[in-house]
Amino acid sequence: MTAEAEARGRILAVARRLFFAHGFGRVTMDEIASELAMSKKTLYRHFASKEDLCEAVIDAAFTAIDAELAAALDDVRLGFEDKLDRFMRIVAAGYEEARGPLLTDLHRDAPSLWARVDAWRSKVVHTRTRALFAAGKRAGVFRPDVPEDLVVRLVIGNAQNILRPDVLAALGLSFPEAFAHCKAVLLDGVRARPCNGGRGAAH
Amino acid sequence: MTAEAEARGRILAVARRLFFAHGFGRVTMDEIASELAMSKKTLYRHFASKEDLCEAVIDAAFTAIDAELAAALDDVRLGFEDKLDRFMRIVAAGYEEARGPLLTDLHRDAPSLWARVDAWRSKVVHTRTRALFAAGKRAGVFRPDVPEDLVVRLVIGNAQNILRPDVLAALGLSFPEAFAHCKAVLLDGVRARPCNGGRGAAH
DNA sequence: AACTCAGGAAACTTTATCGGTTTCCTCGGT
DNA sequence: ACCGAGGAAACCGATAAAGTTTCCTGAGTT
Repeated sequence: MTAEAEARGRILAVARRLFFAHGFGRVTMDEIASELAMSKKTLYRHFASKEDLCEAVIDAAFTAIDAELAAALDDVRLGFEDKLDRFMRIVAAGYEEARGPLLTDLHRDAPSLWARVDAWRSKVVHTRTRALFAAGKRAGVFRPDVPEDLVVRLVIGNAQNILRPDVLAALGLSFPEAFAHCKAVLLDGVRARPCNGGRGAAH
Repeated sequence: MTAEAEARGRILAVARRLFFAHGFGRVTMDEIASELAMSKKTLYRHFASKEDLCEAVIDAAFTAIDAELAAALDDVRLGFEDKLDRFMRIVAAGYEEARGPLLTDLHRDAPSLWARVDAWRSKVVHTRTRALFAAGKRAGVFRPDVPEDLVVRLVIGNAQNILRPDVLAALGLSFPEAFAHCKAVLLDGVRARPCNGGRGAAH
């Protein structure tokens, strides 16, 4: 790896963290440069503009998510429930990419970048998760009366909204505990089962 | 009602819509005054500052939501499922209050207002929804192994993320259809039931 | 008619912000 | 010594917006 590629990689990592946490307009190039202990001049030698930097961040992030989801989907050793498990984990880990301040900001400040994220989301996260549920339906594992697209949004929304450090802290749950609960409710709902022995234990 | 109270009410209504849709920092007093066909001078005669206006908006909004949730919770003619139904509808209608650009903005630009919203959310939405689930658990209607606080977040998150005009349009579903699906998944999950005739119909 | 007050439109004041550019300087390599 | 990379920070230009004030009009009252 060349020095330039290494520097570029560091820039992307810092920019990714800041943009996804705080949005596009709220993160200054001064701030990014400062955190990298780098002058703005150098930063601009790697990326021609703030938008160029953000675009590179978006592309890198979603390319990685796509690879992870594809690997899970194609893993023949996994059943549907395990695949769902993997999907939720991937989405929870990448939650900041699919929601949050960056999208809100881009919608206003850089519409073309917003469109880019939206396209990636649609192409990667929704499409692969939908494929999982469609296959599960055909295999008779998932109920046939609920549209896949809606379930996709439930999966993604629940993973994002709950499997986050701040929410886990508020709930007083560990990640594995919360994860198990989310999955249980997603698979079997909140209705009590009078004949279901597997759920008798008091929480 | 006096002319002042009437004007004040109009201001609150417009400010509420704009703040909740676009956030605090992105909505200017010029914009609010313009939409009201009012001069900024007059606007400032009713509210001393932008923050004062936003604070009044927040308080009015959550007071209304609280009243609605309390009415649903205390309605002895409703069973748990109907109460859940009502809660989801109230939350979906008020989704912009509980999430969205306003919160993100306030966290940064007006921390004391952010804390105010957070306190209201905790006090009103979470507390009443949690009471519903706790009662449902005691009555044996809801499963005992999932913490109420987590379910509360699932209910609220699902209502907010899906029961919105843009998402409904993308899904090609009407509000009643999407609502029914969300409720079905929340109550009974996505797992197929081999012996459940009530779900045999293809979507 | 003259005066007063309310209130709209818009100019004004003040302050702050930030993307992108340039200057000054130091250090390492040749 | 010279050159180039790069950090710190000043600079430039443009923009934005909260809050204040001016100019003007219309309605009501005396």
